[in-house]
Amino acid sequence: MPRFVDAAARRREIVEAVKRIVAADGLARVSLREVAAEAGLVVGSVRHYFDTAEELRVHALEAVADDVAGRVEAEADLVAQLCQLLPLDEARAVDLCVLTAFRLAARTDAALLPVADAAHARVAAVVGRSVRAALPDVEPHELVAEAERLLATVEGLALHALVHGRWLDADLCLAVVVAQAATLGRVPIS
Amino acid sequence: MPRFVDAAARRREIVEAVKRIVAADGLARVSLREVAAEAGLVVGSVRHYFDTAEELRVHALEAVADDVAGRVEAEADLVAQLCQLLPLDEARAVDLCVLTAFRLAARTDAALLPVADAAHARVAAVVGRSVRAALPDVEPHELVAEAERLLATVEGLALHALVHGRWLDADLCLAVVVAQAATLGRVPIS
DNA sequence: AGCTTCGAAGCACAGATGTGCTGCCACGCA
DNA sequence: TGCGTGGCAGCACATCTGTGCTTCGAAGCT
Repeated sequence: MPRFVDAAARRREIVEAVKRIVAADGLARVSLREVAAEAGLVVGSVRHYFDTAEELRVHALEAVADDVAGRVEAEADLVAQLCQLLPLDEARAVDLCVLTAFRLAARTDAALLPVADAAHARVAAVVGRSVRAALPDVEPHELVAEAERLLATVEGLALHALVHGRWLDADLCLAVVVAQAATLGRVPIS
Repeated sequence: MPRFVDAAARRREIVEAVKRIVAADGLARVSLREVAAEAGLVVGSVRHYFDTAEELRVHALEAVADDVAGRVEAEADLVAQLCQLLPLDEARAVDLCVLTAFRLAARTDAALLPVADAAHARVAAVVGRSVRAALPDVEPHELVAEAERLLATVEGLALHALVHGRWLDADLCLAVVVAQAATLGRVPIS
């Protein structure tokens, strides 16, 4: 091997550039040229690590999804897990905003969909385990509904905070999540 | 006036073409040429009604947002209002999917943002009134949190149903919304 | 009939994008 | 010392996009 270069680190740098672009200007601006410029490289160099533009997008989604899912899995408390899905600080805001953009794109992009589904499954599994621990005797059907009720609330909150951020500060986010978690098992599922 | 043409109807047809494209292939495919082809017209004709591409996008968002907000405002019952924000049938699925795509795009598109904000405000006002009716004596701060708790849940549900549709059928959506509505006022807001 | 006016259609051009391909250059082994 | 291989840079081309501008056609009023 000739010159020694940490390829994995380079790929991470490029993914970081993608994240900055999505956070600032949206997925539409993620082109090879924009990404290369943001990463301080040229198109040819980016393509040396990601053969096609689609490969770059898929890898970027995998990277953020893994970051977010990892943070959720690292928490033991249910509320703490859910808080990892809220844009309560700058890092989470960027990751969640990128993840949300990619997830919506996955609806119409066959290459992105399995990655988005897998990430969602990881998070849902963690939340499902916490709900099971909180409600040991609940039926499976009700467990799914209760987990979905929590997850949907948190992701709806995140969406609101990202799009209409001025009307939804971190305190309100937290209050809503705590209140929502307190309703666990308080209501029968039809 | 020479030839008689219903300009408003033509604009509606073009917006319908935009909706079909967004629902099928995402916002990225909404270009003048694609929209014209989908509407059975040519670029020049579409531009006769919408001078620029941005104007077309803004008007399409206005139209969908107005449809959805109108449907919510037409319902008297809180649960019925919330159900208008779920993709429980094909028409609502298309509208909500288009609306969600535009709302996320509004985060980084200054022309779209005020329209998205206004639509959100209309829906939030309706839900807020219903929450006020259900909890007449609650404090304003708690009312906002409770309304947001409901709205976030419903929009999170809608997002899940749109992206990961196979894991979330209409019955589960409905069950979650009913259960969520039943938690209104059952928990103190910190 | 003739003219005006609007709806529709179609160029043409500049800019951006993905991708195939070639050139360059430094390093480390022979 | 020579040289080949991996990392990097860039060109070239076809495609797609938005938009300015022109052209055509048909209807209705005078």
